[in-house]
Amino acid sequence: MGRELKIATYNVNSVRSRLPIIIPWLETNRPDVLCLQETKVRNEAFPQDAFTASGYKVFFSGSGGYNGVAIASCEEPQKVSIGFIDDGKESDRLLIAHFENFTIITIYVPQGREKDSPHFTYKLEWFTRFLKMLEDDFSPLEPLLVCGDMNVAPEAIDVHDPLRLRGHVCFTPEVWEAYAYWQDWGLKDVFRKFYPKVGGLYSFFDYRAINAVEKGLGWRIDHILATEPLYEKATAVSIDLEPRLAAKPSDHTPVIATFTL
DNA sequence: ATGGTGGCACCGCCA
Repeated sequence: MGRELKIATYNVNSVRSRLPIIIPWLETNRPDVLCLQETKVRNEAFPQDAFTASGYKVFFSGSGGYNGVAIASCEEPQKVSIGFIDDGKESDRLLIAHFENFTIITIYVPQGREKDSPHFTYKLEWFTRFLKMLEDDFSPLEPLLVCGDMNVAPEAIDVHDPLRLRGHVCFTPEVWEAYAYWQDWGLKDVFRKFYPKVGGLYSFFDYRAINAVEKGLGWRIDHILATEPLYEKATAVSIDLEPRLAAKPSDHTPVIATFTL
């Protein structure tokens, strides 16, 4: 048996507001790497000290207000890249950390807002651009993880009401198709290795709905994807509802995967 | 119920 690697992804909806939840969670769960999305803070104001005090290095890219991503890790990465490698754009939605035995990319895919809006077109283009980056800069044969809020529920069992929600920007054929190209390239959903054909397990519950968790009004849109060399080494996956049930919730909650390297 | 509310940066936008 090699060493265990624990990876988590969590859309926090403001890293500063969520610190009282994030830091105790980090200290209890001690993932090797935690990917954060929607940090909603510009780099100069990122609460770095809270992470270093817990024994984590933290790297972040955000311009404040919206979006923003971060990677906290026990080990120092060999290299960190911000944004799409080709032009550095979208720097508040994409962050790459290279470690000795693997590379991890955290992403916050555009939500899309409405099907007939430019935001939805932009979302589809984002999927294509990410695929191009995978093709240009990575190999499905290398150990790669892609973690984050992908704003896509891939299957009917990933939403609480597939009939009503069909056509939503996170649950619609155009997005499924764009996402399928990532799978075709070689990214596999670690969650489905352990829960094939299992529904009712979600990573997002709109906090505007009362008692959404208790009523099961969720979506599974936060994913940990792995190329084959890491997918085959995955040993467990879970969704931790505790942060979502805390008094001041984000609407997302952490997804955790473990690997034996 | 096709709404709601929280977060940030301003007096609306985004989810």
